[in-house]
Amino acid sequence: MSLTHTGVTAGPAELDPCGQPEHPDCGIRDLLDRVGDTWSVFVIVELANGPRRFGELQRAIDGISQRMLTLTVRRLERDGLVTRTVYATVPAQVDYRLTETGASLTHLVKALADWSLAHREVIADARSAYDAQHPDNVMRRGQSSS
Amino acid sequence: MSLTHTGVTAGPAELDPCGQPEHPDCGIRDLLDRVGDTWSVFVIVELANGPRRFGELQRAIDGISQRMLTLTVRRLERDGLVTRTVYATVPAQVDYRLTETGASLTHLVKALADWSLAHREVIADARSAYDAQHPDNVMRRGQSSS
DNA sequence: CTGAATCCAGGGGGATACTG
DNA sequence: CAGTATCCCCCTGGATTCAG
Repeated sequence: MSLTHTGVTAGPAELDPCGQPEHPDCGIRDLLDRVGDTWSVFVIVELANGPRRFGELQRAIDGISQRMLTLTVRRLERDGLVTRTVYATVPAQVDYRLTETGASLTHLVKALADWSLAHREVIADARSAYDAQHPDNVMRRGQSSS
Repeated sequence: MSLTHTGVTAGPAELDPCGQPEHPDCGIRDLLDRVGDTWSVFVIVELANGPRRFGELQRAIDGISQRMLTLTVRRLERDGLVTRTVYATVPAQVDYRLTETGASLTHLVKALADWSLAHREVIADARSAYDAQHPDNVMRRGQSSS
């Protein structure tokens, strides 16, 4: 139980599931990197609905470039989250689908999405409040700052 | 599911902060950004064990720079996940603690950590296998392939 | 002690053009 | 259709310095 926050009392500092770049026994960093990059989650979500071809993925995921779709899908494949199948048809055809491991990730993604939805307003409010109190602050990431 | 993309056709294709323009599931992009950045999760994990002062956080989170700790903590504060309390002591003292919202994120982080742990070997294997089959591939992060 | 400011390298990711 | 190859911008994040 490293992450349960039963009471906010300064304890023996038994946190730290792993973490810090030096701990080799972590692995969470990899997941965070994958889940944190711009497109992986969307690819996973799309594939959660069934196998998809390259073009289907690109059309489904608005805004993704060929390059990024390729890279994203390659990384997912390398991590064993997605399988890539090439059919020797004339106009080359490839489909991608989640592996079991990849599919198990969808639960996490779902949890993340649920959390986002549940807390989105609170967060938006917090941001507005913060921004109001810090008008000269330049923390708006990807947001309009006029 | 809350993450389904639905149509997403045409449109000016202007990228939103969320990556998925004109869609209500945008809130997830924020979470992914936060969870995906290098330090936020570690700060949250540390704070899950109780309030921490700036220096305590920095010492606890190995490798983080002052700058990044400041930025990370500011972002978390802006999102209402962390509260910052300044004590007017002589050698300035500040403590950070999770808000309720922030604390609720702890469960998610725990889930992510659990998943990482549970699948890390499978993933490591998948990577080895992939790298073995693609020796000329440049996906290995932090490595040169020339 | 807690930060802000500045400088700077590396990588992520977009746009575009070309190939099998 | 399914990529690959280039160019290039910008953001992340480290190091260092200055300040309250």
